[in-house]
Amino acid sequence: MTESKVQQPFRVRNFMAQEKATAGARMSELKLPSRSEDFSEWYNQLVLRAELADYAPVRGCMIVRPYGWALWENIQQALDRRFKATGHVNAAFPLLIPRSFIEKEKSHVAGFSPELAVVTIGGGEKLEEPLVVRPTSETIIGHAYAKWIQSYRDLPVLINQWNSVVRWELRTKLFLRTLEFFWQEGHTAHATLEEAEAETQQMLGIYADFAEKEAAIPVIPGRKSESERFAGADQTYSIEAMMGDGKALQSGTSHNLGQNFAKAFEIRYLDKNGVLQYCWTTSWGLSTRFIGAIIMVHGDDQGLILPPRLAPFQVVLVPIFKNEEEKAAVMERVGKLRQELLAADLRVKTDEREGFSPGYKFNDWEMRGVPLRIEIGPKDVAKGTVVFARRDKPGKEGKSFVSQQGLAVSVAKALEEIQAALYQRALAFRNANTHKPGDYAEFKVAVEKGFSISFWCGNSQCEEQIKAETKATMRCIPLEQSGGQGKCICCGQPAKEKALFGKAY
RNA sequence: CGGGGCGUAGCGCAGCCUGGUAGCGCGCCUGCCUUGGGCGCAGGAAGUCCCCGGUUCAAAUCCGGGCGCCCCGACCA
Repeated sequence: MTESKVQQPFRVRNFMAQEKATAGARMSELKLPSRSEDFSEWYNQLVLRAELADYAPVRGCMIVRPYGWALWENIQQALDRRFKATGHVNAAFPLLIPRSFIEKEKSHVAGFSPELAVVTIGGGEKLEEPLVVRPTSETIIGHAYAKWIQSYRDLPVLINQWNSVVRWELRTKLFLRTLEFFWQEGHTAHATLEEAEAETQQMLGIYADFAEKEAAIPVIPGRKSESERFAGADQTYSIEAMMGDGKALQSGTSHNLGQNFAKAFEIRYLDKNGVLQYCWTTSWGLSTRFIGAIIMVHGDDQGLILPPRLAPFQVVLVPIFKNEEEKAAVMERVGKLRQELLAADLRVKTDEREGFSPGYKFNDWEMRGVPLRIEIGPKDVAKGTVVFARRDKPGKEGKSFVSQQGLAVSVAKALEEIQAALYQRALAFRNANTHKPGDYAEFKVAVEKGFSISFWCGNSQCEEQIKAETKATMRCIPLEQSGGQGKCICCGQPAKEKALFGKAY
């Protein structure tokens, strides 16, 4: 058996190896590169060291480790709740799609064919018709909807599926862009354009609500330009978030597919007047890329910082003791407090590992982003207190003595404060790095390290020019407009809408 | 696809120029000792030196070919 060479799970740079000889150098190896010094490397090492994910033997593929998957499960629950509350149901459609399906919708095939993985052999035999590994499921679902929908009474159809898809990307990065990624894709069919448009916007709103309330990430919902539109959509909407380096990340999308797929797959219904009509369809998705957003929005130089509402562990209990006698007393108290917290539906982890110093554990859980750490030593047992250490406030500033009385209430309160503080910090950062340039020169400065909001004439030539000259792209036309009229930031022609520009992942 | 870098223990690397016993740090295992911000000591396990071929008495090292990974660019949800 030949062992395939895998990318290095732990790449500590050469320049660090040089410091190794000196006494203090070991610390620098344990630390992440700082965000300001090398944001990209900070991200790579954080993902590995927080044990969210690891590289797979195939280029561009990712192993989601249990801690990362637990985070994803919490994301799934928060979204699934919202989908169900708006009348959607889950189902599962196949991984393999006949290649001819992809080819039925003109712009869909044009958009996706360069990045398809195709199966040509099955059971040792060359296949009559190659099968593509789904890059998204509009086609195979469209085929099913054509069979299921006959009458206006069958509408709307509101189905979602949780799955993974494959797109053969050239340049990959853990969570942000991998060959295979996990997501949910919702697919709906409606009787009218208006209903389809309402659905598209409703789901965009759900993504925005999820991002802000659960992940503490402020987002800008908006409409995509023609060039950034999904292959096969009449209209694409997205939520855009600002990462810690000032770049934009599209964090969820919602598409109004018009009648494009309905016509390609003959999805039709008989209306009340007995007239055969094509359906109006939508699709919307949010992927594990969102985990990348959480990392890049909230993380600091110590590691990950998870929003309490999504964190796999909201609280970690770290016992501290010197000898067996102290250990017995401390562990007994830790066990009791743990039960109290569990009874209050808090997600709690007790770090019982032997042979690791408390200091090591502090750093370890900070790397993993647990929002609240509770330290309990012999002094606390004696005094009836514990030490809270808030992850969002490093060092002594985030530490406080808290009574063991009513601990579950104090913890819940602290978690809410952390959740709110993370959102406020992210919002303040985005505001500080979002500018409203008065001319093109100011625009260029603004998109160097953040967002620009300015009038845009709607002409794709300006979009192209801006991209060529600044590397910034139009992220979206925000739904929320201040109104009025102005001049295009690029060409100076009259413009009615303001657009969001920034460098993007 | 173009340019650059790299493949040696689980990880980070040295050794290669000048061919001859495969090494260091971290991690891992055992024991002792420690524990309120990344403890310490002692012992131990662990290698297809990416693959194939060539040169040579002898190849991690020299030569030829292949494969893979990373970074930058191009392309792109």
